[in-house]
Amino acid sequence: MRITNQREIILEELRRLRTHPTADELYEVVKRRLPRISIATVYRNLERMSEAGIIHKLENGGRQKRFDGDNRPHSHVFCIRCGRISDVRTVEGASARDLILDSKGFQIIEGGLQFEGVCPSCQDNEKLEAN
Amino acid sequence: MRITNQREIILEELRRLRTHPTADELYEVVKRRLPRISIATVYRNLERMSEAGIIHKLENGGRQKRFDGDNRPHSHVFCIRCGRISDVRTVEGASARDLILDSKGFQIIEGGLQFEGVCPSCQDNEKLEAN
DNA sequence: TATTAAATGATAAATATTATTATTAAGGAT
DNA sequence: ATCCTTAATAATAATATTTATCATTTAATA
Repeated sequence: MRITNQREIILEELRRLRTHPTADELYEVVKRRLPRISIATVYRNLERMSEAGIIHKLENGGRQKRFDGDNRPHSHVFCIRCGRISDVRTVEGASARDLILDSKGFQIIEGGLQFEGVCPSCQDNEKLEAN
Repeated sequence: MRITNQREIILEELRRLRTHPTADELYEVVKRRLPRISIATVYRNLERMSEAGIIHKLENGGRQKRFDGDNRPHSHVFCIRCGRISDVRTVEGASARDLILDSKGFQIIEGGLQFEGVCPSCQDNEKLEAN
């Protein structure tokens, strides 16, 4: 991935913000440094960088996607009312209860595990495509 | 919530399917029994029922939302390629490793905890509105 | 410096979801 | 059983977000 000015500044601003911004929130911030940048560039690069594992894309109850530039292992708590996302630090050896206590004043409604991966049928497709 | 024919059949079909369908997939199935139903009714009722906790709304990497009629405690694994979602049974005393082994042939890329709740500022708003 | 491939900016298009509104249906009151 | 009231529905317009397109620009390097 070529290092462009746009890409660097998008990443810098995303890492600086601790608010898990949406694409358009980040666009507003980046525009102060790059007034001619296009919103499409912001979307495109957030997508590319999250595919590459440089940043993370966060889902949020059907609302706008949010992005996180922090790669240290941690969990999130989602506000079901306003969509805000807050970090939950995952500490070695901490129980789920400990984590919840760390959740910065959120009134927790539910929590659980969630996995991401590649399903068997997509694994098959990828094998076929490789040949 | 009034029990309408549409609502009952949407819930019945969602519970019968084990595929975590999208709103439009479910619409196609329900339409076989109620040919005159509107897609808006399906969306509306899925939303209402998930607010009421009767069913669950699942997010999926910016794709279409999916829905789950199974209320027993369990986790999910999301296919990052095609968007399919599969259940991961959460058994009392099982470790994360055990759960991953139960994930039906998925090649797991990552997993973690996720919480939902109400953030402090929305809690304040709710207190104000109550008065 | 010239070349080439990738990235950008501007905007159109696609997609998913929500809002609107006239009509219909459910459930209780009479 | 019929009427009344309110909520739900169907149809569709509107909105919002995201992605695609394509001519132009830029970065890297030959």
